[in-house]
Amino acid sequence: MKRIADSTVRRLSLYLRFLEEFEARGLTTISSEELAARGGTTSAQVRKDLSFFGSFGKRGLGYSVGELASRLREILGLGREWKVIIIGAGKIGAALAQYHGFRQRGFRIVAVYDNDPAKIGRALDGFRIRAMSDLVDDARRDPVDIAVLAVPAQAAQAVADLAVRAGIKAIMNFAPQQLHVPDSVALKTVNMAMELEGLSFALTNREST
Amino acid sequence: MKRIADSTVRRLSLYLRFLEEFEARGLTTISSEELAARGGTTSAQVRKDLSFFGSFGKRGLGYSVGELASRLREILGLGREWKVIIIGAGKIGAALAQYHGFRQRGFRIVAVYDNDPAKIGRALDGFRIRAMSDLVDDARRDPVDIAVLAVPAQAAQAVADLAVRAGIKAIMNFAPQQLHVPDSVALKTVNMAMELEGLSFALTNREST
DNA sequence: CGTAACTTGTGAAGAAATTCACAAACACGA
DNA sequence: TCGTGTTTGTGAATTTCTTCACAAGTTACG
Repeated sequence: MKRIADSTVRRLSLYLRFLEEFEARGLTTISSEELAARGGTTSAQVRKDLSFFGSFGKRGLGYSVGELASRLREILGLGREWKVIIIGAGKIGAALAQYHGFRQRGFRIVAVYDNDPAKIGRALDGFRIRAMSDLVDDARRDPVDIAVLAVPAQAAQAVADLAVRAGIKAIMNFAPQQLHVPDSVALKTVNMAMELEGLSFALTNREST
Repeated sequence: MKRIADSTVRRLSLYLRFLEEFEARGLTTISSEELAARGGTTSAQVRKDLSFFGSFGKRGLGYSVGELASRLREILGLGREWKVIIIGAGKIGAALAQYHGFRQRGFRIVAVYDNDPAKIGRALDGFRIRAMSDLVDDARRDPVDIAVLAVPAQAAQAVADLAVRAGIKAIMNFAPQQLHVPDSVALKTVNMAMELEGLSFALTNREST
C-alpha cells in the first residue's frame, strides 16, 4: 500500500468526527462538499483522501453517513480497544487520566506510572499509581499498545527508552523534548510551547501579505 | 515577505530549543548539520528554513549559537511578553494555568475565565476565576493577545466568537471541535483524540512498506 | 424512456515543500 | 601567501501534496 501522509490521516479523523455529528442528527447521506465545508478544505481533497482506501460513495448522491463512518473507523484502527498507559502523574498526567473522552473512542487507560515515592500507591481517578520500575514487567505480562508521556523534559528520553524496552509500539509525548525512538515505534509529540510560538509568530508577522 | 509555511515555523521553534541547550552547555558555534541531527531533519532543510529570514551563518564555520538564538527569538516574536487568558477552568484549563513553562517563554497568563457559578470567584493558582461575561469588557479595558480555549466541544465555537468579539487575535484551542474564525485571527487546535487516532492508524497499518 | 441536475473518482496540472549539489566564503596551518 | 578542509546560501531538480476538470454513474421527474 502506498504511503499515507500524516495530513491525510488527520483529515480522516476530522471527517469521522463530522460524520458522527451527522449520524447523531439522523442524516443518512452527505456529499464531499458538505464534509469539506466543515473541515475547512475542498471537496476534491475529501474525495482524494478517501480514494486512497477505496471508493465509498455513490455518484450523484454522496456518501452514506453510517457506512462511511464505519469504514473510516476501520481504516483508523478504531474497531478495537487500545490499551493505554499514562507515565507521569503530575498535573498533565492527572488531567489526562481524568479525561474520559479517551474511553469513548476505544482508548482504555489501564495504568498510571510515576517514579515519585510520594505518589506511588496513591489513587488517581480509580487507578493506583504504580512505580515506574514496574513498567517493563507489567507490560511484558499484559501488553500495552500506547504510552502517553507526561513527564518533565529531562526525564522524557529515558522514559521513552523504557517504554520501548517494554515493547510498547506507540508513544504520545507531552514533554517539551524531541524524542528519538526506533522506526518501528510510532511517535507523536504535542508541544505546547511550540504551538504558542507558532501563534506568536503569526501575531508578529501578520501585516505582510 | 513570502508566506512562511507552518512546518517551517515549527522547525524554527525546535532549533531555538536546541540552541538554548547548546548555549547552556557553553558552546558558541553550531553547524546546520548538528542542528539537523537533533531535530531529525537534514542540514539543507535547516539552511533553507533560515534563508527565508536572512543569512545568519559564517561559511566554513557554522552559526554563532547566541546570535542565532536571538535572531530566532526575534523572528518568532519572543522578544516581548504576550498576554494570555485561559477560558475554561476544568481539568485541562487548571493544568494549563498551573503549568509554569509558559511564563519562561514570555507567555504571561493574566486571567482565567469560566461560566460555572460554582467556580467563579474561586482561586486557581493565584488567579481568581472570573465570569465569562466579564471577558469582553476586561479585554477591551486591558487588551489580551492570546486566548487558550479549554472548554467542552459544544461550547467552543460560542466561546471563540466571544474571544473574537473581545478583540483577541490568536486562539489556541484544546476543545475537540473544529473552529471557524475570521482570517485575521490566528488559530491552532490541539486535538488529543486526533493525535491518538493517528497513532491508532500507524499501529494498524504498519506491516506494509 | 429521456433529460436535467448532481456528485463521485481520478488522471493530469499546478503548487508547495524538500533535497541535491555546488560555488562562494572562511579558518587554519605551513 | 597558498592550499586544504569546512560549511554556508541558494538555484535547480525532485518529490510530495493539492487542486482542477471532466467522464461516468446515479437520482428525479415528466
